[in-house]
Amino acid sequence: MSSDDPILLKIVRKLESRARLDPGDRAAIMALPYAHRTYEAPAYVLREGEPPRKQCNFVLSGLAFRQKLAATGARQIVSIHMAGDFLDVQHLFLNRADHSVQALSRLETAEIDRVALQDLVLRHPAIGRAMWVDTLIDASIFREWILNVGRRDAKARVAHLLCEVSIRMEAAGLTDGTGYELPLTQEQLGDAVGLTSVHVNRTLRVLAEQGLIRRDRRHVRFDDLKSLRAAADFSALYLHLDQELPAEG
Amino acid sequence: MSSDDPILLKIVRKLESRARLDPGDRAAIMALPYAHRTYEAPAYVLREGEPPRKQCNFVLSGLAFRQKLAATGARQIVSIHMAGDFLDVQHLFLNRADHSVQALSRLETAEIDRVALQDLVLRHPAIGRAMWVDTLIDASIFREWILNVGRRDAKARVAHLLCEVSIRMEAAGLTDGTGYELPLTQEQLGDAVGLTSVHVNRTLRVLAEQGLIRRDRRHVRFDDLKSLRAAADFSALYLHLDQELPAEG
DNA sequence: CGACTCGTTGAGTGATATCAAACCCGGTGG
DNA sequence: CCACCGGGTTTGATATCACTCAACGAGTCG
Repeated sequence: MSSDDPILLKIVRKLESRARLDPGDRAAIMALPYAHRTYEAPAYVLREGEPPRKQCNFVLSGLAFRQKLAATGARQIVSIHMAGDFLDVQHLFLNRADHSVQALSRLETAEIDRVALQDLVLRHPAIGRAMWVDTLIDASIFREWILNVGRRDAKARVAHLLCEVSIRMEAAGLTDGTGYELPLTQEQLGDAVGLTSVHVNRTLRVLAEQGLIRRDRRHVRFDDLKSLRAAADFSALYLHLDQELPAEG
Repeated sequence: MSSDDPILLKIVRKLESRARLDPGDRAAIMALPYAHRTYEAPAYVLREGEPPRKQCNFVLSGLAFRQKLAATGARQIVSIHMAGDFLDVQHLFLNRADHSVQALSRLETAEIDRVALQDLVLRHPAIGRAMWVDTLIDASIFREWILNVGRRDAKARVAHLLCEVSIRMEAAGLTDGTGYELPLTQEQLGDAVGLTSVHVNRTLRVLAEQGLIRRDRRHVRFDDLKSLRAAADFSALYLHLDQELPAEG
């Protein structure tokens, strides 16, 4: 927690990508107490129905996802998260979790006291603005997923998910640009796009046959993002990447 | 804009249902300049791709909806809004609209300057918290819609939408409790739940045959909300109605 | 080696879409 | 008053996309 703690610096950098901070804001963040925490693969970060935990997680590495269950037992993954995401903002001011959050791979986070984070956000307008932007982008992604699941066919759906994850990882500086590995099982992929794992399998085959992706058992790669985007009906508008430019108001 | 302006009082009451306000907060809201505005039925409040307008709308009466378009031209409605909702918070801190907002029926709003609203939210922690709660509930509803469209069959989907709208209207004090009229065409209903209008029609018939709803041409009513909820796999958890109780942290 | 998870493939089914026509009703204009 | 129109609803016939069920294969871990 020294003034150049690298983990807190990550948080500062993340928020600075969302809004302009002044030295006081930065100092407030750098003064935040936190703990390092690791979750192994299917561990729950938060369970639907529970009250939110006293600690909020900022992802340092690894992947996580949010999910909800239908009465039939069917699962729907509603978002995927990566380094630089705050996992608990969605419940920062709510009394009960409406969905679960789980680690997708080994997940490392910085745990920050919930009340301290609430105070930080409410007391520092610039930090508040940054967190607002982040949350509003999350909401925008939820909306796009409604469209994806509601109105696109299987091929476009899974292509869309591939595009989104890859572009977000790119924007978060998590890829080397040479391609990327999809860390989801086909079942999870299906749960994210509202399809069966069987149908996901067939859909991936079609995408591969059309040269839009390359596959090697567990791994999905692609270099021709442009074609994939076309097949996916993908427009990056909803990710609000332009937000990194200074906002005038 | 006098200190007992009834419209600003509505905003105060709305926010007070989300978080405790002190007299200073209330005064800040009551000092807000605003204009009264009316939109006729299919008018756009905001268009996808545009920068957000300089004014934000607080709904006084009528209904509105958010929608997105797929490349095929298919439309997806991603939420429905009613009196007491802020239509533009979803873009309050973003530079470009990722979806359109349209009036569903005659819509009356109070227009508030965007920057003034941003300031209000960032400078007054309690108001900020209230608005956060509101926005987080919106996000929770988006998530539930992903589940609805992704993992429920036609019958449950439309039943779920009926439940949600009716319960939200009830919670907003907009119904007399004797039932309620669905103000959507079957096509709009389909666009909201990811179905064809034809299939919505057949689904409504099934719901009626099973005694879950009653229909009279344009109007859908039901008195047995309990059975409908069961058919809809509906749990109100995601609406976070408990938020109205004092939150401890 | 056995057990397990994940991926792959085939055959058959089912839910929902598509296409097309009729209908109903409120509104409008002659 | 009637004729017509137009949006929305209803219905039928058919097509198709995605699901289900079931088996098998391939890699992994103990």
